[in-house]
Amino acid sequence: MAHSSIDVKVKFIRGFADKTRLQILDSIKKHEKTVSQIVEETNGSQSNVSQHLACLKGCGIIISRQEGKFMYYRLRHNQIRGLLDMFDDVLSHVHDEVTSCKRNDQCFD
Amino acid sequence: MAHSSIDVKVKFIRGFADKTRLQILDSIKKHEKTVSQIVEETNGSQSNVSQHLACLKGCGIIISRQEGKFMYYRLRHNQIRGLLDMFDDVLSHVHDEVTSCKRNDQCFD
DNA sequence: CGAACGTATTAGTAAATGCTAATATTCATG
DNA sequence: CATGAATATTAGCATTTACTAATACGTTCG
Repeated sequence: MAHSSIDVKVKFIRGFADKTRLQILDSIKKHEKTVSQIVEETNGSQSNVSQHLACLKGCGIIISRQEGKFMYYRLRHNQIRGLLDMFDDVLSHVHDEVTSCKRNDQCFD
Repeated sequence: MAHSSIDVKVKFIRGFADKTRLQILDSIKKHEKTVSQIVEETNGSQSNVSQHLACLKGCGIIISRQEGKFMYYRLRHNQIRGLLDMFDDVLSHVHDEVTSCKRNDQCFD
């Protein structure tokens, strides 16, 4: 409901905060793919992938285009690619710290 | 348990995917703060802020240093600041799209 | 048209997440 | 060493989230 700037930011970032969605993004990072291609590459279920695609789209991370009965999905623009690259970049510096989180509740271990 | 590269990535990104945590990060973005300062600035509860700080720390996003009975928290390094800036940057291009997400289930509306 | 294919949506459920309230810990100081 | 201040931890609960299975929708083509 409330769409303050920070709420939008949270929503946007959450788009990336899921394993399946990251796999999807990885799959379409280089070039657009159809749903079935993504399903195959990520070894996911059609339904699940479709839902995550809708989510990513709603978060402004990807866009789609229809061609006959196929739907092609791709990153919304190059900045998104840049963001994905930056994640990897920063992670290469923090990896160990993230891995060795002590608390086993909270903190999504 | 499993700490494959992508799991670590998800965990790391989730660190940013929460309103309270983003507020905390914003609060300490410029310089380190004590827990009570953060609590005050974010209008959160002590317990809640403390838990989120632990989460952020476990995600490798912030670090802490003790000084007497105070705990100072700050961003782990400048790359994190860069990432935060990049979020804002990309968002300025996608804001409308994110705001107008059609689906009201899933997709964290 | 109707069957087949590709995709989207819905409902239901189990698990993860974030919050509050209460309690514990740690340090400084009288 | 007892008290208070700053922070951390725990337990319990309500909500959110991601998944599966089933079903609906839209397009192509015989």
